[in-house]
Amino acid sequence: MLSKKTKYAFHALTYLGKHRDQGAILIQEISEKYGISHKFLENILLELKKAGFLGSKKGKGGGYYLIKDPTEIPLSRVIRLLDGPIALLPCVSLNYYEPCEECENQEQCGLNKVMIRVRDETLKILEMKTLQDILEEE
Amino acid sequence: MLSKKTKYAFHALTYLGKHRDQGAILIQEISEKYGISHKFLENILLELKKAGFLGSKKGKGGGYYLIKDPTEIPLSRVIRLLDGPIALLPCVSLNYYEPCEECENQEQCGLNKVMIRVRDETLKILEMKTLQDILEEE
DNA sequence: AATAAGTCTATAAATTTTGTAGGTTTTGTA
DNA sequence: TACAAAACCTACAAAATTTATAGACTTATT
Repeated sequence: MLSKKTKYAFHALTYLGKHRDQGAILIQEISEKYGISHKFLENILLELKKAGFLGSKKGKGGGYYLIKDPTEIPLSRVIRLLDGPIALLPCVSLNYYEPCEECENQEQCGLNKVMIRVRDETLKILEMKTLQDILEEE
Repeated sequence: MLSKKTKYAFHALTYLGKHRDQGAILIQEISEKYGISHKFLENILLELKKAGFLGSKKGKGGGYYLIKDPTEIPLSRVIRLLDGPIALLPCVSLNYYEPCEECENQEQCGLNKVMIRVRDETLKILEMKTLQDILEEE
Protein backbone atom coordinates (compact mmCIF):
# COMPACT_ATOMS: atom_id res chain seq x y z
CA MET A 1 0.00 0.00 0.00
CA LEU A 2 1.14 3.53 -0.66
CA SER A 3 2.15 5.47 2.44
CA LYS A 4 0.29 8.55 3.56
CA LYS A 5 3.30 10.56 2.55
CA THR A 6 2.89 9.46 -1.04
CA LYS A 7 -0.85 10.01 -1.03
CA TYR A 8 -0.36 13.46 0.39
CA ALA A 9 2.23 14.18 -2.26
CA PHE A 10 -0.27 13.27 -4.96
CA HIS A 11 -2.93 15.45 -3.38
CA ALA A 12 -0.54 18.37 -3.21
CA LEU A 13 0.64 17.92 -6.78
CA THR A 14 -2.91 17.67 -8.00
CA TYR A 15 -3.91 20.78 -6.13
CA LEU A 16 -0.93 22.72 -7.43
CA GLY A 17 -1.65 21.45 -10.91
CA LYS A 18 -5.21 22.66 -10.75
CA HIS A 19 -4.15 26.09 -9.54
CA ARG A 20 -1.17 26.58 -11.78
CA ASP A 21 -2.35 29.98 -12.95
CA GLN A 22 -2.65 31.35 -9.44
CA GLY A 23 1.03 31.73 -8.65
CA ALA A 24 2.48 30.59 -5.34
CA ILE A 25 0.16 28.57 -3.12
CA LEU A 26 0.52 28.43 0.66
CA ILE A 27 1.33 25.14 2.37
CA GLN A 28 -1.48 26.08 4.71
CA GLU A 29 -4.01 26.19 1.91
CA ILE A 30 -3.22 22.63 0.86
CA SER A 31 -2.92 21.25 4.35
CA GLU A 32 -6.32 22.65 5.28
CA LYS A 33 -7.95 21.47 2.10
CA TYR A 34 -6.96 17.85 2.70
CA GLY A 35 -6.67 17.82 6.49
CA ILE A 36 -2.95 17.18 6.45
CA SER A 37 -0.70 18.35 9.27
CA HIS A 38 1.02 21.54 8.15
CA LYS A 39 4.46 20.47 9.31
CA PHE A 40 4.23 17.02 7.78
CA LEU A 41 3.19 18.45 4.46
CA GLU A 42 6.04 20.94 4.67
CA ASN A 43 8.53 18.06 4.59
CA ILE A 44 6.80 16.45 1.68
CA LEU A 45 6.68 19.61 -0.41
CA LEU A 46 10.33 20.18 0.30
CA GLU A 47 11.15 16.74 -1.06
CA LEU A 48 9.07 17.39 -4.13
CA LYS A 49 10.92 20.62 -4.61
CA LYS A 50 14.33 19.00 -4.25
CA ALA A 51 13.27 16.42 -6.80
CA GLY A 52 12.59 19.21 -9.24
CA PHE A 53 8.80 19.04 -9.42
CA LEU A 54 8.02 22.18 -7.48
CA GLY A 55 9.35 25.66 -7.15
CA SER A 56 8.88 27.90 -4.16
CA LYS A 57 9.08 31.45 -3.03
CA LYS A 58 9.84 32.56 0.49
CA GLY A 59 8.49 35.45 2.48
CA LYS A 60 5.21 37.25 2.17
CA GLY A 61 3.29 36.27 -0.92
CA GLY A 62 5.38 33.12 -1.10
CA GLY A 63 4.36 29.52 -1.46
CA TYR A 64 4.76 26.57 -3.79
CA TYR A 65 4.02 26.10 -7.45
CA LEU A 66 4.48 23.43 -10.09
CA ILE A 67 7.52 23.95 -12.29
CA LYS A 68 7.35 20.75 -14.29
CA ASP A 69 4.77 20.13 -16.90
CA PRO A 70 2.23 17.65 -15.54
CA THR A 71 2.83 15.42 -18.55
CA GLU A 72 6.39 15.01 -17.34
CA ILE A 73 5.59 13.76 -13.89
CA PRO A 74 4.97 10.04 -14.15
CA LEU A 75 3.29 8.53 -11.10
CA SER A 76 6.16 6.09 -10.74
CA ARG A 77 8.59 8.89 -9.99
CA VAL A 78 6.47 10.29 -7.19
CA ILE A 79 5.99 6.89 -5.63
CA ARG A 80 9.67 6.06 -5.78
CA LEU A 81 10.62 9.39 -4.32
CA LEU A 82 8.36 9.19 -1.28
CA ASP A 83 7.80 5.48 -0.81
CA GLY A 84 10.79 3.80 -2.33
CA PRO A 85 10.60 0.62 -4.37
CA ILE A 86 7.59 -0.23 -6.47
CA ALA A 87 8.59 -3.87 -6.87
CA LEU A 88 7.29 -6.49 -4.46
CA LEU A 89 10.72 -7.97 -3.77
CA PRO A 90 14.07 -6.22 -3.33
CA CYS A 91 15.71 -8.68 -5.73
CA VAL A 92 13.41 -7.44 -8.46
CA SER A 93 13.59 -3.72 -7.89
CA LEU A 94 15.10 -1.62 -10.67
CA ASN A 95 15.85 1.40 -8.51
CA TYR A 96 16.41 -0.13 -5.10
CA TYR A 97 17.86 -3.52 -5.94
CA GLU A 98 19.10 -5.78 -3.16
CA PRO A 99 19.48 -9.53 -3.15
CA CYS A 100 17.08 -11.40 -0.85
CA GLU A 101 18.99 -12.61 2.18
CA GLU A 102 17.44 -16.04 2.32
CA CYS A 103 17.88 -16.82 -1.37
CA GLU A 104 20.90 -18.82 -2.36
CA ASN A 105 20.73 -17.76 -5.96
CA GLN A 106 17.95 -15.73 -7.42
CA GLU A 107 18.46 -17.24 -10.85
CA GLN A 108 16.58 -20.31 -9.77
CA CYS A 109 14.05 -18.58 -7.55
CA GLY A 110 10.53 -19.14 -8.83
CA LEU A 111 9.12 -16.15 -7.01
CA ASN A 112 11.69 -13.89 -8.59
CA LYS A 113 10.39 -14.61 -12.07
CA VAL A 114 6.77 -13.94 -11.22
CA MET A 115 7.58 -10.76 -9.40
CA ILE A 116 9.50 -9.47 -12.39
CA ARG A 117 6.33 -9.83 -14.39
CA VAL A 118 4.28 -8.05 -11.76
CA ARG A 119 6.83 -5.27 -11.64
CA ASP A 120 6.83 -4.86 -15.39
CA GLU A 121 3.05 -4.73 -15.68
CA THR A 122 2.83 -2.27 -12.82
CA LEU A 123 5.49 -0.05 -14.28
CA LYS A 124 3.86 -0.09 -17.68
CA ILE A 125 0.99 1.76 -16.09
CA LEU A 126 2.76 3.89 -13.52
CA GLU A 127 5.38 5.13 -15.94
CA MET A 128 2.92 5.96 -18.64
CA LYS A 129 0.35 7.65 -16.46
CA THR A 130 1.33 11.12 -15.35
CA LEU A 131 0.01 13.91 -13.20
CA GLN A 132 -1.65 15.17 -16.35
CA ASP A 133 -3.86 12.08 -16.48
CA ILE A 134 -4.86 12.57 -12.86
CA LEU A 135 -5.74 16.18 -13.55
CA GLU A 136 -7.83 15.25 -16.55
CA GLU A 137 -9.80 12.70 -14.58
CA GLU A 138 -10.80 15.15 -11.88
CA MET B 1 7.14 -4.75 -0.76
CA LEU B 2 6.18 -8.12 0.57
CA SER B 3 6.83 -8.61 4.28
CA LYS B 4 9.29 -11.19 5.54
CA LYS B 5 6.34 -13.15 6.82
CA THR B 6 5.03 -13.56 3.31
CA LYS B 7 8.40 -14.39 1.87
CA TYR B 8 8.96 -16.98 4.57
CA ALA B 9 5.53 -18.42 3.84
CA PHE B 10 6.47 -18.84 0.19
CA HIS B 11 9.76 -20.48 1.12
CA ALA B 12 7.98 -22.90 3.44
CA LEU B 13 5.31 -23.73 0.91
CA THR B 14 7.89 -24.30 -1.77
CA TYR B 15 9.93 -26.53 0.49
CA LEU B 16 6.89 -28.54 1.52
CA GLY B 17 5.84 -28.77 -2.10
CA LYS B 18 9.22 -30.16 -3.10
CA HIS B 19 9.13 -32.74 -0.33
CA ARG B 20 5.53 -33.77 -0.62
CA ASP B 21 6.39 -37.45 -0.79
CA GLN B 22 8.37 -37.39 2.43
CA GLY B 23 5.49 -37.10 4.86
CA ALA B 24 5.58 -34.65 7.75
CA ILE B 25 8.42 -32.14 7.73
CA LEU B 26 9.76 -30.51 10.89
CA ILE B 27 9.47 -26.76 11.38
CA GLN B 28 13.11 -26.97 12.37
CA GLU B 29 14.13 -28.39 9.04
CA ILE B 30 12.60 -25.46 7.17
CA SER B 31 13.75 -22.81 9.60
CA GLU B 32 17.33 -24.04 9.37
CA LYS B 33 17.25 -24.33 5.63
CA TYR B 34 16.29 -20.68 5.17
CA GLY B 35 17.69 -19.19 8.36
CA ILE B 36 14.31 -18.27 9.73
CA SER B 37 13.67 -18.06 13.47
CA HIS B 38 11.96 -21.28 14.55
CA LYS B 39 9.30 -19.53 16.59
CA PHE B 40 8.50 -16.98 13.94
CA LEU B 41 8.08 -19.65 11.33
CA GLU B 42 5.88 -21.57 13.74
CA ASN B 43 3.33 -18.77 13.67
CA ILE B 44 3.42 -18.57 9.93
CA LEU B 45 2.91 -22.29 9.41
CA LEU B 46 0.03 -22.19 11.82
CA GLU B 47 -1.63 -19.50 9.77
CA LEU B 48 -1.08 -21.46 6.60
CA LYS B 49 -2.63 -24.46 8.29
CA LYS B 50 -5.67 -22.51 9.47
CA ALA B 51 -6.10 -21.23 5.95
CA GLY B 52 -6.31 -24.80 4.74
CA PHE B 53 -3.04 -25.05 2.85
CA LEU B 54 -1.18 -27.26 5.27
CA GLY B 55 -1.86 -30.22 7.49
CA SER B 56 0.12 -31.15 10.56
CA LYS B 57 0.83 -33.94 12.91
CA LYS B 58 1.84 -33.56 16.53
CA GLY B 59 4.24 -35.59 18.61
CA LYS B 60 7.20 -37.64 17.57
CA GLY B 61 7.43 -38.06 13.84
CA GLY B 62 5.15 -35.07 13.45
CA GLY B 63 5.52 -31.98 11.32
CA TYR B 64 3.81 -30.15 8.49
CA TYR B 65 2.79 -31.20 5.01
CA LEU B 66 0.96 -29.73 2.06
CA ILE B 67 -2.66 -30.78 1.85
CA LYS B 68 -3.73 -28.63 -1.08
CA ASP B 69 -2.66 -29.31 -4.59
CA PRO B 70 -0.04 -26.72 -5.57
CA THR B 71 -2.13 -25.79 -8.59
CA GLU B 72 -4.81 -24.62 -6.20
CA ILE B 73 -2.68 -22.21 -4.23
CA PRO B 74 -2.60 -18.95 -6.14
CA LEU B 75 0.10 -16.55 -5.00
CA SER B 76 -2.53 -13.90 -4.38
CA ARG B 77 -4.08 -15.96 -1.60
CA VAL B 78 -0.82 -16.36 0.25
CA ILE B 79 -0.02 -12.68 0.00
CA ARG B 80 -3.46 -11.63 1.18
CA LEU B 81 -3.33 -14.04 4.07
CA LEU B 82 0.01 -12.90 5.47
CA ASP B 83 0.37 -9.37 4.17
CA GLY B 84 -3.14 -8.11 3.64
CA PRO B 85 -4.19 -6.01 0.67
CA ILE B 86 -2.51 -6.31 -2.70
CA ALA B 87 -3.92 -3.02 -3.99
CA LEU B 88 -1.92 0.18 -3.61
CA LEU B 89 -4.84 2.13 -2.12
CA PRO B 90 -7.45 1.00 0.40
CA CYS B 91 -10.21 2.49 -1.74
CA VAL B 92 -9.25 0.10 -4.52
CA SER B 93 -8.81 -3.09 -2.53
CA LEU B 94 -11.18 -5.93 -3.30
CA ASN B 95 -10.61 -7.82 -0.07
CA TYR B 96 -9.75 -5.05 2.34
CA TYR B 97 -11.72 -2.12 1.02
CA GLU B 98 -11.82 1.13 2.95
CA PRO B 99 -12.49 4.64 1.69
CA CYS B 100 -9.51 7.01 1.76
CA GLU B 101 -9.98 9.48 4.59
CA GLU B 102 -8.85 12.54 2.69
CA CYS B 103 -10.96 11.88 -0.39
CA GLU B 104 -14.25 13.65 -0.62
CA ASN B 105 -15.60 11.24 -3.20
CA GLN B 106 -13.59 8.55 -4.84
CA GLU B 107 -15.72 8.68 -7.96
CA GLN B 108 -13.84 11.73 -9.11
CA CYS B 109 -10.45 10.75 -7.77
CA GLY B 110 -7.94 10.42 -10.57
CA LEU B 111 -5.58 8.25 -8.60
CA ASN B 112 -8.35 5.80 -7.86
CA LYS B 113 -8.81 5.01 -11.52
CA VAL B 114 -5.15 4.38 -12.19
CA MET B 115 -4.79 2.23 -9.12
CA ILE B 116 -7.69 0.07 -10.20
CA ARG B 117 -5.79 -0.66 -13.37
CA VAL B 118 -2.62 -1.48 -11.46
CA ARG B 119 -4.57 -3.75 -9.16
CA ASP B 120 -6.21 -5.56 -12.05
CA GLU B 121 -2.97 -6.14 -13.92
CA THR B 122 -1.26 -7.33 -10.75
CA LEU B 123 -4.08 -9.69 -9.89
CA LYS B 124 -4.14 -11.11 -13.39
CA ILE B 125 -0.70 -12.47 -12.68
CA LEU B 126 -0.92 -13.27 -8.98
CA GLU B 127 -4.23 -15.09 -9.31
CA MET B 128 -3.16 -17.12 -12.28
CA LYS B 129 0.28 -18.07 -10.99
CA THR B 130 0.22 -20.74 -8.32
CA LEU B 131 2.62 -22.59 -6.11
CA GLN B 132 2.83 -25.12 -8.92
CA ASP B 133 4.44 -22.53 -11.18
CA ILE B 134 6.99 -21.69 -8.53
CA LEU B 135 7.82 -25.35 -8.07
CA GLU B 136 8.25 -25.84 -11.81
CA GLU B 137 10.64 -22.94 -12.06
CA GLU B 138 12.98 -24.25 -9.38
C1' DA C 1 6.22 -42.42 31.77
C1' DA C 2 9.16 -39.86 28.91
C1' DT C 3 9.90 -37.36 25.01
C1' DA C 4 9.06 -35.01 20.77
C1' DA C 5 6.51 -32.38 18.25
C1' DG C 6 2.85 -28.84 17.11
C1' DT C 7 -0.70 -25.16 19.45
C1' DC C 8 -1.79 -21.03 21.58
C1' DT C 9 -1.63 -16.45 23.74
C1' DA C 10 0.80 -12.86 25.23
C1' DT C 11 4.50 -9.84 25.19
C1' DA C 12 8.94 -7.69 23.78
C1' DA C 13 12.10 -5.70 20.56
C1' DA C 14 13.07 -3.50 16.32
C1' DT C 15 11.87 -0.85 12.55
C1' DT C 16 9.26 2.26 9.89
C1' DT C 17 5.97 5.74 9.43
C1' DT C 18 3.86 9.74 10.95
C1' DG C 19 3.99 13.89 13.23
C1' DT C 20 6.13 17.89 16.09
C1' DA C 21 9.36 21.52 17.72
C1' DG C 22 11.86 25.33 17.12
C1' DG C 23 15.13 27.99 15.20
C1' DT C 24 17.04 30.03 10.41
C1' DT C 25 16.69 32.35 6.09
C1' DT C 26 14.49 34.97 2.58
C1' DT C 27 11.34 38.36 0.83
C1' DG C 28 7.83 41.90 0.51
C1' DT C 29 6.10 46.05 2.50
C1' DA C 30 5.06 49.75 5.75
C1' DT D 1 15.25 49.84 7.90
C1' DA D 2 12.34 47.12 10.78
C1' DC D 3 8.74 43.90 10.81
C1' DA D 4 6.06 40.13 9.51
C1' DA D 5 5.14 36.29 6.58
C1' DA D 6 6.51 32.48 4.55
C1' DA D 7 9.57 28.62 3.23
C1' DC D 8 13.87 25.95 4.93
C1' DC D 9 16.22 22.80 7.84
C1' DT D 10 17.59 19.51 11.47
C1' DA D 11 16.50 16.91 15.01
C1' DC D 12 13.51 14.56 17.74
C1' DA D 13 9.09 12.22 19.52
C1' DA D 14 5.10 9.48 19.14
C1' DA D 15 2.51 5.93 17.00
C1' DA D 16 1.99 2.03 14.34
C1' DT D 17 3.56 -2.03 12.31
C1' DT D 18 6.54 -5.81 11.73
C1' DT D 19 9.52 -9.15 13.52
C1' DA D 20 10.77 -12.08 17.11
C1' DT D 21 10.58 -14.50 21.71
C1' DA D 22 8.67 -16.82 25.91
C1' DG D 23 6.48 -20.23 28.07
C1' DA D 24 2.80 -23.07 29.21
C1' DC D 25 -0.47 -26.55 26.90
C1' DT D 26 -1.90 -30.48 23.98
C1' DT D 27 -1.22 -34.58 21.31
C1' DA D 28 1.16 -38.59 19.62
C1' DT D 29 4.81 -42.07 19.74
C1' DT D 30 7.77 -45.31 21.91
